[in-house]
Amino acid sequence: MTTAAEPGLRERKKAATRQSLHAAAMRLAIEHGPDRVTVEAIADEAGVSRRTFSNYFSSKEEALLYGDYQRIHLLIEQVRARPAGEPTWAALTAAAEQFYLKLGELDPQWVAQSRLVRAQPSLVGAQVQTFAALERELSAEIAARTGADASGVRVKMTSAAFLASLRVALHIWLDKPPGTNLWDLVSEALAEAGQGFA
Amino acid sequence: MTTAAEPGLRERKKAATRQSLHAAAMRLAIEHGPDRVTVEAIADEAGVSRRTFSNYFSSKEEALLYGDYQRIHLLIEQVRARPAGEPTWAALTAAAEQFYLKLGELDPQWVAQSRLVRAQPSLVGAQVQTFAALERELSAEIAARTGADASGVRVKMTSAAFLASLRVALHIWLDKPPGTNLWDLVSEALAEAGQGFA
DNA sequence: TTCCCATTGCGCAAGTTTGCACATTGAGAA
DNA sequence: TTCTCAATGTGCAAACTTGCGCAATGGGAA
Repeated sequence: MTTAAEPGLRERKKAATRQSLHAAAMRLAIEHGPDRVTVEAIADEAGVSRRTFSNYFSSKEEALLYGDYQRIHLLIEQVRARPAGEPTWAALTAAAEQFYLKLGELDPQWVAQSRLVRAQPSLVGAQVQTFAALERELSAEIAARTGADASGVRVKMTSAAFLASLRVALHIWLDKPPGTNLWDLVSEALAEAGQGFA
Repeated sequence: MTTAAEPGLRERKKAATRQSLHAAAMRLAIEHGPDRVTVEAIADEAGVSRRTFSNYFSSKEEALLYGDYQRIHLLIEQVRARPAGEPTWAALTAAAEQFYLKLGELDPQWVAQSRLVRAQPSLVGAQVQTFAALERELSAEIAARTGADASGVRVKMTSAAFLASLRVALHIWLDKPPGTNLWDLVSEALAEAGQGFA
């Protein structure tokens, strides 16, 4: 099993269904409010059964945050594109900068809408889960870059600190008035972690 | 509303019910295996209705991990006992050391049992939630110590990094053979975060 | 091409969570 | 002491999650 080769019809259909469910969830959340969405409504909107929804996402929260998951996942993959000799933290920071600056160019209206959805209190729990799920993957990526053991304290702490920076910055950002620059906050958080807390 | 004054009968009864539910959950988990426990069984064992269980815990996982929650919560409260002039990270590290060394004196059989329960894969998600819930409280504590804004990047990152250290160390510890010293791992993780990742 | 089987979608049932309405009970006011 | 009210425990119903088994289908072997 290769890590990322040709998609194959099967995989593509699966990805399409997942994406379709996520899109349906966002659409309904924006239209009726994040907590007035039922799994049934999402499944109907996407044209699948309730059971199938649960085959893809374990909750509506997860479906809503799938966009965030994809984005951070993409960021982690971009770490691989950094020069091999670059120190780990520098590579992570550089990838994040490149990533968030590009994010700033998005449609402001979409940002505003997704802000409203993501600021929903019922979603913060799932947010944490999302970031935690990515910690394993980032650890693997860092281990691959450095040749270190992926389950060692150093690698896991680096991974946790990096994702904690993104998470903390995101939560603060969601509390700030619209228009606040997310990258500034991420940058500040990364600087704190880079410098150390002692 | 004082932070921690006299309990009052009402509060004490509530705390007793919560503790009783947690104890019942642990008892059943140890006896029948962590994933063969139903909410109904826990509620019965504790002598309350299923509905009441849900008033205290949002899932059986949460009930099982309530012990961990209490312990870390206690650790956070001990931070308040550190000298006022002590730098934040030093205070956190010292409180953690004092705490985990005392933990080492526990009944080895109990440690072994709770290890088995807590190593359950279905619990890692709830573990993450538990630590996330404590992040707010720790932020408040740190803010109170330093006079800084509890929602600022510096405070929130310190809080996140400290709890991430405990969490990462705990997860690595659960994967290691029994008898491994938890404090060694926590100490190493705290040192990494203290020193910084840049 | 044809066949095989692993994957996927789904219905169903059991278990779990959550909002609502009502009864009970302590803590504080009168 | 007695009264009042907000907090708490409960039953009930609706919504959500999850394991199991079956049918359909696409990818790869023969």
